[in-house]
Amino acid sequence: MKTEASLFQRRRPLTPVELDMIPWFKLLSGDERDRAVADLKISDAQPGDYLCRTGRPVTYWFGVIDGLLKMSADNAEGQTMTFTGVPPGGWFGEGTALKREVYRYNIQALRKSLVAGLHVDTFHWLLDHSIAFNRFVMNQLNERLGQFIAAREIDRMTNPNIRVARSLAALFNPVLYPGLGTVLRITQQELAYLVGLSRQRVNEALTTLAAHRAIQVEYGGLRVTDLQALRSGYFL
DNA sequence: TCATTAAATTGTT
DNA sequence: AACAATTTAATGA
Repeated sequence: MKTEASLFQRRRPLTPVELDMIPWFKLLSGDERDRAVADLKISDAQPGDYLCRTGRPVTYWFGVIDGLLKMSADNAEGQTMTFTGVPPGGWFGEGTALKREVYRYNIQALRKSLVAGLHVDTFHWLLDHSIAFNRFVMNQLNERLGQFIAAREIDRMTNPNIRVARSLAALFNPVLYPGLGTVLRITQQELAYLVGLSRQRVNEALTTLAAHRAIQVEYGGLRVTDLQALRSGYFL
């Protein structure tokens, strides 16, 4: 199994299309971009691969170019709690990278994904040189805090329909995942892993949500038509 | 480019 | 957990 240490041994330059998937890149000035591009590494992650584990030291700030990751932590009772999924355009680990601490959660690939990494040193260099980058990271931290709180609520909910709805709404957070439009490529199996329900139950929930015109289910993905309804879930 | 086949995903029991 | 139906991806002419 791949771990963080081996993840970026094979590096290659990012294509312009891939750079386009990095929301903070366009905020940088010319020389800052050069520095970022020089350090950015990219790698494939297979389903089940861990990008980082609780307790490991931080060496990279991670971002998803393509694919889907799961962020989770093991609580005291030994049970796994899923915080959120990380769709393309999502970056994470800034909290721990800032303090140069160890990871407080696990990040696992739900499907074959393309992951980018920025070394912590470069991360700090950007913080020291770019106001826009600072603003981005600050926003990121703030939104993530909101997500963690929301994740606790979601975890306590018993109604599966609402769990699925809220989890989906979290995935469509426009601040954390700006690259994401109205369509999300996620199979019902992947969503099931994410929310911790059976695929059947997720399928049923999606059908219900679709009946209320909050989403449209498509083959291998879905389209959000009413994000507000998903968040509130008043109709369930 | 099209037709055929394999693989993945969905909907249902 | 298992099934059939459907959709997509891959293959090769």
